[in-house]
Amino acid sequence: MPELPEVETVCRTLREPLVGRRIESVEVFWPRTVEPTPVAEFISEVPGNGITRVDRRAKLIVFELSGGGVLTTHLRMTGQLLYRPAEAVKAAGRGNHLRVTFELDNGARLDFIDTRKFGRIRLLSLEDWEARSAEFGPEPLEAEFDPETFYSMLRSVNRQIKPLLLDQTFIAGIGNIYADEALYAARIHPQKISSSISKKKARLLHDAIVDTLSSAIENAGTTFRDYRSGLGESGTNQSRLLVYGAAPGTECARCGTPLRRIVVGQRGSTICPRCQRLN
DNA sequence: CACTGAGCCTGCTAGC
DNA sequence: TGCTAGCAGGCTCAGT
Repeated sequence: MPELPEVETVCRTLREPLVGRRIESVEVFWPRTVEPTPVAEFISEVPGNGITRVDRRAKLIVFELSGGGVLTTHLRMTGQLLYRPAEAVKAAGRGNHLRVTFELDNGARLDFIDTRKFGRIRLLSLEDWEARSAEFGPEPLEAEFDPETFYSMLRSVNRQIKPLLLDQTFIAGIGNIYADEALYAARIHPQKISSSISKKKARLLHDAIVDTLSSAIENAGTTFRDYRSGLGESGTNQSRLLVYGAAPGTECARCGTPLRRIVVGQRGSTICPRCQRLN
C-alpha cells in the first residue's frame, strides 16, 4: 500500500517528465475514480491545462494546473500512476485495470491503473485544495515536526498510538507498514495510550518515524505487490522491513522472541511481544 | 471524545 | 483439482 515514501517516490519520478507538459485529452474508464466530479465535467475541464507543479502532501500526489485548478491523486491500496513515453504508449495499450488516462502534448500518456478501484483522482479549485490540505496533520519529514512538538501532540489526546499514527489529521503520510516498523524500532506497543508515552519514548518514536520514512524513500519505497514508481520500477525497501509482513514464526531481530500478529483498531499489526510491552 | 462497524473493491488463499 | 468463503486494507460516514 503506497504510503509517504512510495507516494514521494512516484512524485519525484513524475516531476521531471510532467512539469511543463500540457494535457491534451482525458479518458475515464471507471467513473467513481474521479468522484465526486461528474465524468463529463472532468473530461471538459481537464484538457488544455498545463502541468505547472507536481508535489506530495500526505499520501496525495498533487498536480497544479495552469488553469488555476488542482488534480489530486490518492493511490489507496493498489493504485499506480505511470508515465508512458510516446514510444511506449502503443505497447502499454489499455491493460486490465486502466481507470483513467491522460494524453499529453508530447505523445506520452499518464495512466492511472488501479486493480481494486479504491483510488481517487479529484479535480479541485486551489481554494478547496488549500482547505483540504489544512486538514492534514504535519508532514513528518518537515522541520516543523520536531520531538518537542510531537510530545505535546501525543499528550493532547488519549488514544491508542497506532491508530493515532494512522490518523492523517494527526500526522500525515503514515500507513500500516511504517506505523508497525516505527513502533517496533521505538519499542512501543501499538495499543499504548498516547498521553501516557514518556518524553523520552516520544523522542525515540519521533526519530524512528523520521528514520523509517527517510530510509524507505532512499530505497524507492516498499513493493509487496502493486506499488511501482511513476516510471514503473519496483522499490527495494521490502528487504529492510523488520516486522511488517513477517511470516508466522519469524523471530525478533533484536531478541529472538517469535513475532506475534495482533489486531489493533481493526488492522493487522506485527509486534515483538517482548520488546513492545503494554506496561 | 474515542472507538466500532459497514461499505467500497478484487485477487489471492485457506479450507473443503 | 475445483470451488467458495473470507481476508486484506485506506478512508469516510454513521452509530455507540
